[in-house]
Amino acid sequence: MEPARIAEPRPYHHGDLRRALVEAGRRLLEAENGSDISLRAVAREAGVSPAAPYHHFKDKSELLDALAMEGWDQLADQMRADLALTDPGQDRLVALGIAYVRFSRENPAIYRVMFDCSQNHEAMPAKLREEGAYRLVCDALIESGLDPSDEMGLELASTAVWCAAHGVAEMVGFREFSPLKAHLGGEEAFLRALLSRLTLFSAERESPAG
Amino acid sequence: MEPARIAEPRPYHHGDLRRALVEAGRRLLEAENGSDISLRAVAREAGVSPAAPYHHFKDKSELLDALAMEGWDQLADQMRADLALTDPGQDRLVALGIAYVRFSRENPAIYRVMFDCSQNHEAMPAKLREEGAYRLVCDALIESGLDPSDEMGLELASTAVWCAAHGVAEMVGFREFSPLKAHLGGEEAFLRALLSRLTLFSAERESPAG
DNA sequence: GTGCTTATCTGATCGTTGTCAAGATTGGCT
DNA sequence: AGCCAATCTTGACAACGATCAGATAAGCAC
Repeated sequence: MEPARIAEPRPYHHGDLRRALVEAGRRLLEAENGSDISLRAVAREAGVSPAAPYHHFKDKSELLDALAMEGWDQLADQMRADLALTDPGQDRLVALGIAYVRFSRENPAIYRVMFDCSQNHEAMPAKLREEGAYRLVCDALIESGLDPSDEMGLELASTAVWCAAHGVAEMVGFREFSPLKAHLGGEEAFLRALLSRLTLFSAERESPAG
Repeated sequence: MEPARIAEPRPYHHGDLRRALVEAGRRLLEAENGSDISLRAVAREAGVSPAAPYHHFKDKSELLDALAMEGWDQLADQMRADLALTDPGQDRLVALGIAYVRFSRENPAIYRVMFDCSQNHEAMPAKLREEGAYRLVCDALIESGLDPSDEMGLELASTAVWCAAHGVAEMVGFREFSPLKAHLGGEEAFLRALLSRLTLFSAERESPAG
């Protein structure tokens, strides 16, 4: 009920409103559960008039795009960090999947923004493809034995892995699987069982449909 | 710009407005691409005032629930039909997956409503579980060699399959995979390759994490 | 410093949405 | 016939995304 958070009376010109809006958006996304963030609420949170964001973003969806980009960065960071903690013997692909799903569970709202955003733009952001989570998956696939020169094989495998991770993220994020989880020994084991079942790739497997 | 579709001037009391609203909603979902159907638009399409739906549905989301239920029925029907056309030698699990993904591509808006709806209600609708698509998947898993008495194994496997199908549905529904599709010989082969990679279940496989 | 240009922010406004309360209309029961 | 409860309409409210004219300030020429 308080009028947002305008502690110090800003000067008329906000130093870097674009940045402030993105941060306000992130704050709201973390607070809300529904991910249906309102542009006006973001402006309010940043202590600025409802029309101000339109000088930094063409659209509401452009603000969401910016938030999504931050999300992809954060996801890649977390995946890298989790990968660094993985024992050499363990399946690195599964570790990546777990990190992915965990991110989606801990940041459900921003995850949905990320995915919805990538639905609007038909192509995957180049950055994501070259140095983001996608690249990590490809590397792990090569490490697990896939032929690095077989572009199509890699593309198919990475797509499959990504589909699996996204499917698990969306299905597990909300559904009740209590008995199954208990039987497997908890959340982590549940995810591990799911993901290892879904990422059984053998390099010598033929890919074209038969 | 025409005032909806009120061909014959309805009597004040609409015979079965609830049914009419659901059908209007379906019509709009098929026409729109975004699935962000508006309750007012549904009422308009049904030729009725914006507040009329509130006598049949508590909420907008309750109308969407009804639409989702219809969607689940339609999906199960299509999966059954596709299964009937599958050769005995072919992988029935993959056939089900293809039917699932195809449904999501041909009815993207209603598919999203179905999934969003099931996100709100934590539990899977009992009907879906007992006689719907979920049951078909379980049957196919048993047919492919899973132990029918191993409830947890079945639950895990069916969950994995569902995750895979949903992941493929959402990833493939919009993204550009042209070179990969061309290399594999078209859309159907692409889906088949993806799904058969993701549904490699062997009955003798241990399920707990290790 | 003064004056001009340009980027930024405000305020008001439009059309739309979900939702509700109050009143009109009607089918069914007595 | 007369009433009741269900149904539909009207009118309203707050909140939303978006746009526009105008206020404000920063940067730069001189």
